[in-house]
Amino acid sequence: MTRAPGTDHRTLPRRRGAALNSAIFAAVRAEIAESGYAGLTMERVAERARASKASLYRRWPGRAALVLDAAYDAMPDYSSTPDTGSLRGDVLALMRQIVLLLDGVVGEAMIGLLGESLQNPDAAAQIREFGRGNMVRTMREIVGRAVARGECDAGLVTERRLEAGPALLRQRVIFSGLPVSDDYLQEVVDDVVLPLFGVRPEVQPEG
Amino acid sequence: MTRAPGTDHRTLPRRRGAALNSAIFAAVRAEIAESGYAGLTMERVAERARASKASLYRRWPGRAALVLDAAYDAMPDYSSTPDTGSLRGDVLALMRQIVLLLDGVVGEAMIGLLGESLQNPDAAAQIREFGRGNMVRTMREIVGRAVARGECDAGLVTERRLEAGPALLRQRVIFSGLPVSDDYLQEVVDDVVLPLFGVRPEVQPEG
DNA sequence: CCTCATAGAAAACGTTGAGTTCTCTAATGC
DNA sequence: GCATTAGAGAACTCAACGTTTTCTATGAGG
Repeated sequence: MTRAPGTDHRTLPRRRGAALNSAIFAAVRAEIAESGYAGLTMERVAERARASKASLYRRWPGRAALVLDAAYDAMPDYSSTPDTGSLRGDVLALMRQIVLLLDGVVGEAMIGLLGESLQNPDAAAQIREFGRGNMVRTMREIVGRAVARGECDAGLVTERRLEAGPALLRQRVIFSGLPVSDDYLQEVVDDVVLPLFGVRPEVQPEG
Repeated sequence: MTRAPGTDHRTLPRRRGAALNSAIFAAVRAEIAESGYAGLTMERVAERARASKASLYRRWPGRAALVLDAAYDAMPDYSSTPDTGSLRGDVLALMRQIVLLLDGVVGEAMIGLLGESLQNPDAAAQIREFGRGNMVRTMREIVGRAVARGECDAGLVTERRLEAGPALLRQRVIFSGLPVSDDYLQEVVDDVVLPLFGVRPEVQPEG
């Protein structure tokens, strides 16, 4: 805030390139954690990162692109799908991973960006790639394993069925805004996902 | 724009109450049709409606509330569920109704508002009510009729199953941003909705 | 080690739109 | 007819965007 008197800012050490990038990303995430996506401004990011707005705009055309990169930067690799040995266990594990991700700063950023893309069709294309497909792709692997195990019939696997679970989860997050309970996930799996793939929801000792 | 010289604006006729409201709503919809939700500003709405910003702010606290009311004002009553005699026909009819709605100005407004609610959790609650539940409520009626006809078993009707079709449709609209094809709707119905309610998708001559 | 092009920090600026406040007056209720 | 309410238009403040300018640290080439 108040700088020591006599210090000329232009004589301070300066970061460049990757180091500066990281500092900016960290500032973005801190701002989101503190004020949410709506409260994030370029000016405050710059101030927090002790960077100049000019530096921000040299790198990114606007807020959405900046947040997008900052989110990618902090994105864990959730394409790792634990093989629990049953379709039920696998789907639950995947959904829990995603709920966990959405419950943090990255999730807040993703949801804010989705909002952005809904209001501004221009910026939409790039944003929508983010986080799409991933979940369905993983579902495809998981169900593929179930087919290989003989747990379900290959003829039942269609694009819409693979999307059903993810769609219910996303809808819950988007429309309720509340954290998703584990009960909800189990209902989705037992009432929808397993029936769609012809798997009887045999009672299991928690996946 | 340029008014006839000599006309004093304060001597023009004035609208009040409902008449003014309608004019404002019409202006909101015209602006959305012209510039989309993102391009809508209070100033242009006021100008277009030949109203003052003060009048807008006396009625609504902000842009979101205004658009919300304008959308409600133009909202058709899609709770009327045509009874086509089959679950497949009923669900398809409902989905087609909704796709049609979303493809117009009201849809644009709804999507923009959803975007708003994702960025600004404060304004979210009221906005999220809008358009939620309606579709699931109608699904409940439709499936109820199918149960009454003996077309499907009452034991299969759960909340998550009722939500599955709507969730897939919403996800499509939200994440692709493109108009939803009728083929997609049929896939949703035949691959997901009917199987979930234990109805065999007997080939039908178009619902 | 010196020189120079690059890129960064800070600050100032122009612009836009939000939301408020003011004045004057038409509409409306009594 | 008279008083009250509410609207039109304009001026205003404020916040944030995005740009431009000035000065200088950084890092590369010679």
